Amino acid sequence: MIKITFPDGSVREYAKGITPLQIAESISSRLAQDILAASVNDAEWDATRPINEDASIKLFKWSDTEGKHAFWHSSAHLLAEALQEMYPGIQFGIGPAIENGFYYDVDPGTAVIKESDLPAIEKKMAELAARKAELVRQDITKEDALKMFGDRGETYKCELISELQDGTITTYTLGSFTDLCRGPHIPSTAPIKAIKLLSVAGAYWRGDEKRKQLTRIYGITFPKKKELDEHLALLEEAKKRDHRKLGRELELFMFSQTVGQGLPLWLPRGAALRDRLEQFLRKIQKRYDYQQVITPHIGNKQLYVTSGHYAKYGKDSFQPIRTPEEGEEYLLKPMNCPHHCEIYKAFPRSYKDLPLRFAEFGTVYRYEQSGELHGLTRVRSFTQDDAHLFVRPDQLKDEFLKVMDIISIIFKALKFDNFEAQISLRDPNNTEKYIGSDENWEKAEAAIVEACQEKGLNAKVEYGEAAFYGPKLDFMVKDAIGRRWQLGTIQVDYNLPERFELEYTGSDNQKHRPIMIHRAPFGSMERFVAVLIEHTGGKFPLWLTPDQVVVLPISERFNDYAREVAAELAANDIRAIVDDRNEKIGRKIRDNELKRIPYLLIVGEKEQENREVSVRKQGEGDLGVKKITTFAADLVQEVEQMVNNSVI
RNA sequence: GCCGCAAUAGCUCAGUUGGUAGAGCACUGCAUUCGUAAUGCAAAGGUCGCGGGUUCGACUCCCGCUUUCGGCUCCA
Repeated sequence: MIKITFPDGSVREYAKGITPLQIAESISSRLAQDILAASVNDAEWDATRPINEDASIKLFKWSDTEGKHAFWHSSAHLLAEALQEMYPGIQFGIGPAIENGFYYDVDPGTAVIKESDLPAIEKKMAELAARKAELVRQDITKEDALKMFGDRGETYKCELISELQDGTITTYTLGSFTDLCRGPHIPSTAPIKAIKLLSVAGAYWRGDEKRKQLTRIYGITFPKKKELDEHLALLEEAKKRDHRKLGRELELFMFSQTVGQGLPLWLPRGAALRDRLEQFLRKIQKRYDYQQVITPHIGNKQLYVTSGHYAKYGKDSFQPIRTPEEGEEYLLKPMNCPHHCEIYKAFPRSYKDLPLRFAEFGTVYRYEQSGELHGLTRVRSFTQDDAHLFVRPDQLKDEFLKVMDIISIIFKALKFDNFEAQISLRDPNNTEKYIGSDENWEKAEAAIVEACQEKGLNAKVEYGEAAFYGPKLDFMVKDAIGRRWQLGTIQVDYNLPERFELEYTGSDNQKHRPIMIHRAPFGSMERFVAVLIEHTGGKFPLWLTPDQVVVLPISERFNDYAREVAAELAANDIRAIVDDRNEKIGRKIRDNELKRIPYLLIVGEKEQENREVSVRKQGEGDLGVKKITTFAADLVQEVEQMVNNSVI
């Protein structure tokens, strides 16, 4: 007998060799039906795999992440089985479960799998799933595995096997398809009832662009058709919040083929919104003793040779601008830091001057790969809400904490609650690719980790993700369909102060090297606005939105009064427009609701007589009548409250 | 940059084995002067992304390019 401990701490005895599924049956047959996978002593475990020693177990259902994971992983095998039947000779790479669904990377040889082929593959999968075949686990020696996959000509699998430790290799067989796999899997394909293959894409083998590009097929499956339908409906809803679509509809920004790829043009409404975001940050930065600077959009090539960026990125950037002068070359600036370093250098600096904080909304130009461009989130010209802080080593942590405060103020003000924080540190096994002394790196990394702890920030630590010049803390926010984008960033830099030979005179009257912190709470104005659009669905906070109020005259007879109202609101710094089209009031309401204007003021005979407006709030309907002056005062107060609550 | 999809009026999209294009909305004009999510009528609007080829004839088939979209790689 063996002792099985359950998550609630209770212990029961079972015969040796019992499976999690049998344990579930011993509790209730209903539970047994729902079990997809398990963990045994925190190791992932098939529901049908025997347990031979005392263990603590967890049982996973569809409602558990681990359950979904096994379900989708098995679905990937089902996809592979279908592909194997439909495309003889197809080779398989890897096929894992992902956050929402699964994919399989395959090499179909000379065949091409297109999006239009997906329905047929789905059909085949459904057919195979209906056989309710079991997924059978088997231990296999390295030698046998190499022979088995080698005989089938599976070069990708053989490459994977050759890197595995003998004795740890397992395969799973589903119908006619046997795959190298660690598991765990669901007991059989029986619960896979709803299947949708979403897209095909290219993906380099092992993520290496120098190796062959395989065909990646993305899909998702569910135990119930209803859940699939709901998932697809959710994706449809998300598409409506796509910033590229809303950017056009709300007249915020555009692109022009003639201007060039990835070069956004901000329309009046978008520019106004962006400007308000900038003013908002300027105000905060002023409180934190930042000083605004302004630097040109180009810089002498030598500047970037000094910074080291030319050597690293020169070839893949916009190429130098030549002048009539022989040998003279300028680069569009890909970042603002070198310019700010020169400002630092312009005067002798004392330890009493530090920290120095130079801020600039600096537009930079980077030649991003064409395939990587994406709406406003990945562009070739963008404006960083940049600042460079020059600090003494003893000020590093404190200054880091202050930057975190600024980011926190902004995220709170714009209700970005679901951000993820990531600390990027050196790859401990490959320290030579980083610049700077071990001692400095260790200090800086420790400072970031401690700062996060002090702030109670739950940050994920990623090794090997640091920039070559220093560790960093990034804030990531998801877009409408779950893609992660880096917004705020704080980076410690020992490299540039070194390269630019920045100095300050210490209290000991000796020269010392300052540490530099790069930081951008928004990240870039472009990306931030993009994510903001997707988060709000275009319903921006009242203080930020382009048009706060639209006045809707009932008929043309009241156009003059409507304009008077708008003028009075404008006198109170309220952004109001008039919809004086010759349309019925119902039509005007509909159109302006769709434009997401927060307040609609309807004016007709009654309102004109009493100097009133009939107030309607976006999405909430009629709020009744108010005096113009009252409405204006209320709105001004609403905006002030928003700003005061967030900027303290 | 790579793999795959795509590109038709300002926008969203039809266009059925190749016979030189159509709708709704928007825009414009006229009528209407209206009370809380779409008033009616009319007119106008397209080098079917660009370039080449096949063909008597190409929006449609083929090739190249540009751009977009889904991914991959990259992201100072």
